[in-house]
Amino acid sequence: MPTRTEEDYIKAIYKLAEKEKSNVNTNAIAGMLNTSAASVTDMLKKLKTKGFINYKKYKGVTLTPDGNRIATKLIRKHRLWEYFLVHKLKFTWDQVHDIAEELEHIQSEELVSRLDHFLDNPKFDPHGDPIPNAEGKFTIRNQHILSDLFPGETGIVIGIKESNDEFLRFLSGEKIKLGSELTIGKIIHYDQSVEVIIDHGNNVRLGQSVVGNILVRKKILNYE
Amino acid sequence: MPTRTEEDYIKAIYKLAEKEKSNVNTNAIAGMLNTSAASVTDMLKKLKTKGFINYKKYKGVTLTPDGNRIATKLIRKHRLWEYFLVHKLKFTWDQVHDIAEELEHIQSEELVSRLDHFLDNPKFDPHGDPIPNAEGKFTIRNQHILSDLFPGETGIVIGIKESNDEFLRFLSGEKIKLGSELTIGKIIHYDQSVEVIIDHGNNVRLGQSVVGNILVRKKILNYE
DNA sequence: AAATTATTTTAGAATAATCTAAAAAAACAC
DNA sequence: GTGTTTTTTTAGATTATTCTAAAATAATTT
Repeated sequence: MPTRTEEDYIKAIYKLAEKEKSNVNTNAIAGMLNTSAASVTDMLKKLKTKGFINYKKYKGVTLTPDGNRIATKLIRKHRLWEYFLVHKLKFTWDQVHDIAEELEHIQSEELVSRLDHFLDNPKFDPHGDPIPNAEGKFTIRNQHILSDLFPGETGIVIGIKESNDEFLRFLSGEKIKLGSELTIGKIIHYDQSVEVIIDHGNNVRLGQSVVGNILVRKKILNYE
Repeated sequence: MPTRTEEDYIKAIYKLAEKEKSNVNTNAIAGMLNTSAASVTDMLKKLKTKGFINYKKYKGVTLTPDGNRIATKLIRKHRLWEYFLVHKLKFTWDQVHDIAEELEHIQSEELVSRLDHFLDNPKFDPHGDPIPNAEGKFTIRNQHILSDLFPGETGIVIGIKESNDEFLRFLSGEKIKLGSELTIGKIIHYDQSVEVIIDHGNNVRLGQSVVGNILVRKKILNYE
């Protein structure tokens, strides 16, 4: 069994490996966990001897199958708890991350299984990210970045790419939430901004950093 | 803020102080937490400097108001989570203790408040123990008239029903006071009198006008 | 390819929590 | 009230995690 701290490192490596295609490097882990590169090196040696990572000095890391299994379980727990917090306790989606970060370390397998059942086996968390099942398999769905849609097309918000509280609050202010229907209007080429009609009502202009960060499924070609 | 380990010690002290009337001693804490007496001494020093306990070398400990507040919050969280596990996730009462032991350390006040509301503000956990409210008050007290206890049961004196000087002097003479532990012995049916063992020592016979006027809370041996 | 810059690792030390064994204090027994 | 037993504390060490500063390695620039 990994310790709680080891779990944090394993999860960080998993998340970084998702983004970058090559091996995960020390500084990236240090940055994600707000710690020093020296601490990361120490921990990498430990994780290696425990068999959770493949690691060669100066060459970065990848997760072993064991490490991957642990990371996937953490992701599963994190997202199930987020689902619980939003749909049962009525938190908003920008309030739940830190709490789920603690809850994901609760150990009981039985608890996770019963929680999953209690929530009716949800497949996606409140941010639209897929919840792996007990075997670690993710459901993949018809998912597009809003900026990939053409004028006239409508997308239903299913999540965001890069989550941060500030962005979530911005969306709240614009009345954009999970399930909102966003229709692409004119694209203004000189500054790359896009007109978006929100739920067939308000028409707002959003920059690339916004439309490039919202995940939708297309309303017409919907085969979820 | 206390660390997680400090929280465990504070809760252990709270629980021991409930049972014993005098100061809590080192070995009792070590026994409850499955650790060495030396470790306990180390921690007591730390808890003292942090202001959570009153402690003098060789003299045992009591909780300060701050320490008591922390313990009560832990009890509240523990019992709310147990309620959740049994009534929502359908665990049986004997499966939930260890999981609640982990969950009680999750920090967010907002989470506790929302969980409480989600569960419809339960007043007792699945084992029948009272759940303190957000202010730390155990609103409903485990309060019985001594005459309602069965032979073999023990009650801790918390007051009397009808106060008058003569009765108070009578109790003094029998060495019965607040905090005394009274165990019911034989009930003599022909005159409705009851044998009562006082503080596990003297055995006296008391009439209905006496046992019907003393308020106790039952001493619970299998606590949580 | 040499020099510079950036990244990663090592060395040595700090903090939190724990332990065993020995010493000190308190409680008990006769 | 002196001696013995029990309880508690101290002393000294260990493990996990972290840090800063210096050294080693890799990557980049010219």
